[in-house]
Amino acid sequence: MPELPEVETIRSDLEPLLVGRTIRDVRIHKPDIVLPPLGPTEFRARLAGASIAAVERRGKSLLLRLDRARVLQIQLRMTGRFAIGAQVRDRTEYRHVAAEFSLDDGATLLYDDVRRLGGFCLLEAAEWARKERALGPEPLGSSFSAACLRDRLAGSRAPVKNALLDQRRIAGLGNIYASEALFLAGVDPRRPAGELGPDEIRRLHRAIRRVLRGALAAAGTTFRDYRAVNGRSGRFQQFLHVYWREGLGCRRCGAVVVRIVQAGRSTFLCPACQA
DNA sequence: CTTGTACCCTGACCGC
DNA sequence: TGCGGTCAGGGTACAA
Repeated sequence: MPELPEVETIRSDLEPLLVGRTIRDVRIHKPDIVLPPLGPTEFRARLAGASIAAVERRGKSLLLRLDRARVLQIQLRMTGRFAIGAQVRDRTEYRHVAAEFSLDDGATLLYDDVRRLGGFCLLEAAEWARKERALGPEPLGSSFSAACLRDRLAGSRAPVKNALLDQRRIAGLGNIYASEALFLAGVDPRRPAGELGPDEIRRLHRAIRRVLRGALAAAGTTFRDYRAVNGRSGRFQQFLHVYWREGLGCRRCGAVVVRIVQAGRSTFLCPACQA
């Protein structure tokens, strides 16, 4: 579910609450959210007593840096969300609690996930480092230049929208921001990724950074399931140009926004602005 | 190597 | 009110 701006919002919400804390216990209510290599029993045993040194993000993954060179990788996928502290008592909002962390300051951290597509993966730091190498660059990082984008898309005959969703090429874009970035860049999502010209690459590079920064400043996009910690909504939905605006007028030129399906997922575009 | 498809899971919504 | 079909900010396994 959440893309880079949403995961980053959750990260910054959690950071002050978790850094320096020790995990007393983890109760797993839905065993299928514990991902290999560990099973739920081993997962719980290894996490008890672990202290949290840092809360990080890489692509769409949330990372808890633990003591003894361990990393807890958390993928929220479509419907994962966190709640902590007093909010936790409102169980009507959290009817699908998959895991419950008790912390040394008495707080309880809930992980709720209706569809249970998300998951927790406890790894040695070295193992995580190896896994992490498969991910593309951070689009808001200093190494992500237009030349970098060009190189990441080079040789791909896939539609540029699909290439942008491929986390091995760039890490953090999802269905909303891929559509939005292509709109801002004035690029047709069906164009083969490797055939974009230098000017299109430049515009797309700027557009990706612009849309992600904007969404970050607005604490993400809530149109359905996404919530930051404790149910907080994002505000970027009011700034979307094409996503979920099928049949409405393009905010820039007035032409009708259309929806197409690429790789089984909706893409929204303005046929006039993205010719 | 790359690309497309099926699948994981539940709930909301729409048309009948 | 119920039922079936479709779709949802994701990612992986597998086939071609």
